[in-house]
Amino acid sequence: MPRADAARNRTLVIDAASAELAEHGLDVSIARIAARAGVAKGTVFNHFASKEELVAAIFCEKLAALAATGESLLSHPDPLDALFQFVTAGAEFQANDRSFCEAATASRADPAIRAVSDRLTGAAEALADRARKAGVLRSDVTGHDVVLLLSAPAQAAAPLAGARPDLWRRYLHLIFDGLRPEAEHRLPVAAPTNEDFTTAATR
Amino acid sequence: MPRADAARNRTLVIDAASAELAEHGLDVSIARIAARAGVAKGTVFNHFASKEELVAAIFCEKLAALAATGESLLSHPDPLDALFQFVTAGAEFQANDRSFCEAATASRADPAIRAVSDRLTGAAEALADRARKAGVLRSDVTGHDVVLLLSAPAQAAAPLAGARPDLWRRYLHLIFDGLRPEAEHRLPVAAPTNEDFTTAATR
DNA sequence: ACCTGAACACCGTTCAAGT
DNA sequence: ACCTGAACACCGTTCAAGT
Repeated sequence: MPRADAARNRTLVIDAASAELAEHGLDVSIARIAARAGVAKGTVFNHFASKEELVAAIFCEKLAALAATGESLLSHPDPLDALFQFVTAGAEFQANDRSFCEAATASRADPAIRAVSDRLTGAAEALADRARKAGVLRSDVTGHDVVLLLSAPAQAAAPLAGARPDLWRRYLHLIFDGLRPEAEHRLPVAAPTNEDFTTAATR
Repeated sequence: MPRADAARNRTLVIDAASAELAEHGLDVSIARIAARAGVAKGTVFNHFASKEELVAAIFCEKLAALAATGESLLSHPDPLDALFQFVTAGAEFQANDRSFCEAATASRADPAIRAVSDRLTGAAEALADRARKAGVLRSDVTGHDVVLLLSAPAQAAAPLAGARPDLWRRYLHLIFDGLRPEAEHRLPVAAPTNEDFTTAATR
């Protein structure tokens, strides 16, 4: 049973860190986060063992929100539009959060992230299946592919993020066009498997 | 006229930094680079005003090599294959260099980088023009688009870089398929212009 | 049980002292 | 003219002292 002020401080730290990470990326200092939260630096480490763990917890929260979006889109009537809305939500998330992309590359070790990541992949797989069966998605693209490609539009548009804040939409469309059945050409490398993620995590 | 040992130290630092950056990304310490080069930490700052400037110089060198590859591919007989070899070279560069992707997002300010970046875009534009006229590239994709998309495959494959070092090729093919004429659908946002890069640099 | 701020080892950067 | 290493302000992290 946590103390009342401890619970309050925890959410204060999470909220402050979430905002600072989105604005300034992974490089924000703990001092800055603590100041924004109105607590001492040491308090942050009382709730999270390291900066990495704090970042992971926030990344996890944001991933869960995206997974929920994907799951709710499964009841959307149009399979193509459902898949497109899902990738739009994912790409937008990354375009608006400077730390999201960086955190996605790192922190594959945390089991909580693995769990929510599996949920996200499950939703993507289901959306991809529906689209494939409706004949609007090429046959060789998997849920893992869709999830991994979510980082691409924001990354491509990143150098111009200041001047053209909506440029990521251009690259999302361009990449999405490559997933259509009429764009299909043989791929030289197999899709990633669950085992690939496991071995990538344990090294 | 630089002193002999100074010229030698400069290349020692550049070579050491180039290798360390490729292996460990932007986070490598100057101490580590200096140790690998066999010089004192202070010597690094004698040749480069800051870590940022050192990174920019190395990024510039690598960009120039890629631009040269693009220019030489202009004499390749097959327009489609020339463009594909160019994007493969660019994507491979990033897949094998942990700092390349990160540096591409930052350091738009350096005028030397602007110059070589223009060269790279010029080569991409010429390759894209040829492919478009040959009817193997969709009509609405520009040289700027091609260059910005070079970061995408390595970024998408990054979480599995340890387990699947060649996965970036899958996403390169997938993205390239979106550039084919038969994949073309209307894009919601205009292509970037030279002015966009200028305004992005000066803020 | 949790908060706090001083302390530690590290980082990028500066600079006086050497040659 | 350039190299060097000690010094500085900062960072993430630890922990004794408080409540």
